[in-house]
Amino acid sequence: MIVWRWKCINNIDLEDCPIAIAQKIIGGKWVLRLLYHLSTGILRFGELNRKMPEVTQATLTKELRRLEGFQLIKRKVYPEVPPRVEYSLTEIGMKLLPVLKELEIWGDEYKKYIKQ
Amino acid sequence: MIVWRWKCINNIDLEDCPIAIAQKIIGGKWVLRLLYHLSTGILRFGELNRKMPEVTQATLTKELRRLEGFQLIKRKVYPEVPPRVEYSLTEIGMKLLPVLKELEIWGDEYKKYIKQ
DNA sequence: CTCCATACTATCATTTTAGATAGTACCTAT
DNA sequence: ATAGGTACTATCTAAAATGATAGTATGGAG
Repeated sequence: MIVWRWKCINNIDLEDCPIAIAQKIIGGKWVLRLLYHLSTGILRFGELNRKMPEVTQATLTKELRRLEGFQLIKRKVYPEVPPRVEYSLTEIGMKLLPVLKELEIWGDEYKKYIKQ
Repeated sequence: MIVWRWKCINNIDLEDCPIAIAQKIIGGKWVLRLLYHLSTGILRFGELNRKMPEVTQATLTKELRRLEGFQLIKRKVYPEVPPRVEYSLTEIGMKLLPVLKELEIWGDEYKKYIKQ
């Protein structure tokens, strides 16, 4: 049996706890899907929106700005008309992709487990 | 550069998408912390609550039941007085721990990245 | 009889998150 | 002059999540 050793079990300083940080960032309803769409490359706002039609423009904008604030996402504005804005992952954002991949694998296992 | 291949990018069937499933389950505000407290072993309700004093009893109960519903958590009731209820991870719940570990590592990297 | 411990449940209030809808700015093409 | 395309912003509303608080059940100890 594996004994798990964590950085901050029983630690009160949640600001500093890496797991609490991760939860705060990836807890949002759309984050994981946003990340995985962006994992395939740069996308414009409209493209993203079309890939996730259940999100409203307003919500998508807010979520993108939030993740930009956390520096997981880069936002590049082209001063053109009609406007063009491209979104992509930052370096630290990309480092979440392996975790996302594992989550996907787990999700798949979970599905099988539940179905029997 | 790694090309990421996912099960359901551009797939509309979100019910079936492992990432959408994962997001739904671990999206809750307390999930990750709950899991990692339980990763160290069986805990009683009160013990858990003492480890996470910012959660109210009501919320903790609801969250535990939700995760029990998803079968990540086992709930064992002892017919004693005063009551005793023990919580632990199920098999499929434990399979999330490696992912949690990676998230922790990422969180740590993130902290460093942000600080400079 | 009263109090204690434990793990709740029930209500109501508040906060957070997301959705619906409409409007804006700007240059280009017709 | 007008319409079109894009990425917004601004309000308002609705829904979901969480918090605060009080109450319940039970049997044993004193």
